[in-house]
Amino acid sequence: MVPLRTKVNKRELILTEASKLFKDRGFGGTGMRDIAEKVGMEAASMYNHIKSKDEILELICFKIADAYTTQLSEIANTEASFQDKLKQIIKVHIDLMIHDAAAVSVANNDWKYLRDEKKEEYKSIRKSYERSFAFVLEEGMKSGEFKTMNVSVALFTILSSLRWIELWYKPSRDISAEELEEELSTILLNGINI
Amino acid sequence: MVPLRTKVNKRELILTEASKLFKDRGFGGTGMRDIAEKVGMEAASMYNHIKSKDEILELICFKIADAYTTQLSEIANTEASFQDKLKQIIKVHIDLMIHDAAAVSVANNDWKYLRDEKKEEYKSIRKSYERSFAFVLEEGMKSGEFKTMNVSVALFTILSSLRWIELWYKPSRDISAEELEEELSTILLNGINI
DNA sequence: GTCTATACGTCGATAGAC
DNA sequence: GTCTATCGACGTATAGAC
Repeated sequence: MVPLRTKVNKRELILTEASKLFKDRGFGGTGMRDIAEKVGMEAASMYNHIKSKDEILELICFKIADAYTTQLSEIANTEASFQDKLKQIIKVHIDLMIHDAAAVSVANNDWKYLRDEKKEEYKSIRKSYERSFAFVLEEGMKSGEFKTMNVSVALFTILSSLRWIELWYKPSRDISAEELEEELSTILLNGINI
Repeated sequence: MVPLRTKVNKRELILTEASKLFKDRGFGGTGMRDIAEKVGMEAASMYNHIKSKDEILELICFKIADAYTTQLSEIANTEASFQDKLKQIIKVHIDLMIHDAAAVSVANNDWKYLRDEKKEEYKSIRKSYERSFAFVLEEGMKSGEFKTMNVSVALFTILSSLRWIELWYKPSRDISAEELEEELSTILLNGINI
């Protein structure tokens, strides 16, 4: 007898369906009744599994934020070359986006709907992620692997260029995650010029 | 006596303030009363200048979409090299973003709140813009100026990498539009590797 | 744990005086 | 053209029967 199991699954089902709806219609454009319909229960019943609509958004955003920060710190602590570290970071972004596209999209676009307190926490986690990423770029420049340039410009260009996948990638695309990583690494490391 | 003049100005003031609010809090997170407060009138009074909240969003989104498509078609019709065309497109994106940051941000993020009919129209304009841009990349590859690669990947990587400026740029940043263009062109054309 | 019924606030938008 | 007052719809969330 595993009574808790059912509760966990319903809860995750709510988060999954909410992620998809938030991605398509935005947090403000999605109602509790919309989510409930997808889950297969009445809106009121969902409150047995989650505390509020705000909590749903928080769980989605921080799950993704944690995934990124955990994996980045693992990469940063290896002995690989900076170029390899960058390639691995690119791979993490692509894999997370392909594996959990809806949630990543929500974290990237709807975090501004977080309650003030949680919004500040989210921004702080993101800033810390950016600092760690910037450190890899900075050290890579010092070591001579990367061109010396404005670190912020390089950082945000890379971060931003990785975000389009969330809008574009579908399993039906005739390109694999590996090919995507390969092409993106080439563009960012060597540019599109011959 | 220029009675229409006043009306036009109030209308544009509403659009300006709405752009800023939509950018910060999202379309769904912004109320007519919020906009009215910034404009300096009651919510009801705004309906003398605009038809509805939806119309505000439409005017913002299509103003930006038109600006992009107009300028792209001018660039595409010149005789410059493909590398120069790409540099000019990058410049257009940066200039528009710096000149009209809030509206660009709204067009990029809140277009999904457009009414269905307008949303389809917006998506169609954007798709046509992407096709023209892709054509420049494709011809540049054929001519040997650019590496031969997946055109969609190159296109969206470039488009997406230009979007972070909307989140980051402030007039107080100690980097000029020209430097930004220079650095971004370098990264996208030649990569960050030495 | 799920339902029906509903409380209660906020939303966009309108009516009508001035 | 701006205001006050208010409508009606819809939002999240709760109460209480089963």
